[in-house]
Amino acid sequence: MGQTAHEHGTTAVFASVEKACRERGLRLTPLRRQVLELILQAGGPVKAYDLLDSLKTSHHSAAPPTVYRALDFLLENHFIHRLETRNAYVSCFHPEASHSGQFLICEQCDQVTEINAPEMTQGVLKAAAEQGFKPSKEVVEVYGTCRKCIE
Amino acid sequence: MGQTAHEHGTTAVFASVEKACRERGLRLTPLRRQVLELILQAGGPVKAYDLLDSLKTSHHSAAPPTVYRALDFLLENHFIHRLETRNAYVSCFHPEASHSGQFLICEQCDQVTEINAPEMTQGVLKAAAEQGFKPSKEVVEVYGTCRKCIE
DNA sequence: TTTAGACCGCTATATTCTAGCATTCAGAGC
DNA sequence: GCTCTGAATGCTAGAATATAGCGGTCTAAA
Ligand SMILES: [Zn+2]
Ligand SMILES: [Zn+2]
Ligand SMILES: [Zn+2]
Ligand SMILES: [Zn+2]
Repeated sequence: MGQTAHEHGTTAVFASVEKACRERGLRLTPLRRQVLELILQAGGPVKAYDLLDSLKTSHHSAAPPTVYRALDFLLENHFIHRLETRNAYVSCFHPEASHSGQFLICEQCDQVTEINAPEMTQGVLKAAAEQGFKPSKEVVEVYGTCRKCIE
Repeated sequence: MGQTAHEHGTTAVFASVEKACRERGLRLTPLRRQVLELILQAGGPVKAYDLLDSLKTSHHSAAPPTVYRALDFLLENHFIHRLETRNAYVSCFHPEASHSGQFLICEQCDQVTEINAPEMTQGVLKAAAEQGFKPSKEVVEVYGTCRKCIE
């Protein structure tokens, strides 16, 4: 049951993020809010410099640190994920629980789906345990062809 | 059974790569050979620009494309892997078989171990199948603490 | 109201990677 | 051997991604 934040409803995600900020005493400043909005609206992976360009239209003083600091905040608090293989950022569709993201990335249409695959996590844990390795974070990005593009 | 190319013996890896090149009609030119040597000697993840600096000492004309083209060759033919989360390159300890790499990365000592965890791959395949997604390549990089650093 | 820390504006710079074009070289066919 | 072709390399430039650092401003707590 993978889904994108877009399908999940950006308003719902937004509400969830706001709630989390209130509860954890985090400051969802206008800048951070706007960057999150832009990512949600995109409905897919967005590049930092594309965010910067968007920001600039309404925020003349925006510079790289403007965007990267907002992204850092959103990443640290697990409101978005970074796609390591693409240098891109996607919203998290269930920001309540802290987790590493697992992604299916279609090489045909570039659609990205965040999944929650416990078997995969179990496999990671088992393999790590055999090495005496204590995992703290897993990066899983699977490339291939999505259902739509197979048809 | 994780191991680094270093532990596996750089000469053995080298022999294996040379064999593969002969069989597949690939040209392991001096430049490519030297870059592979540098990666093997490093015994861990190496950055492209560190390779470039090393190359420059013996090869005055070396420039970024010099390194990146050699890396591309080694990557395409599965003689090395790229660590996506670190923009770094590591040698593959069994370059005979083509495969996506799976890595355990220690946050304390930066040691990287390539593992081969079928359960993990199975988990990926199962999760992908549920989405109707046909995987072609998986990127798995697990961060945590290695056995040595736990002690 | 003071104050410490978080946040932001701004400039500069670091880091990673690629485009493009000319030259050289290796191997295939003659 | 000679020629041709595609692969490999030399070289310059520049794109894309990310960070350092410093001073000013705002916020929330004491
Ligand atoms: Zn998520
Ligand atoms: Zn697709
Ligand atoms: Zn490998
Ligand atoms: Zn360690």
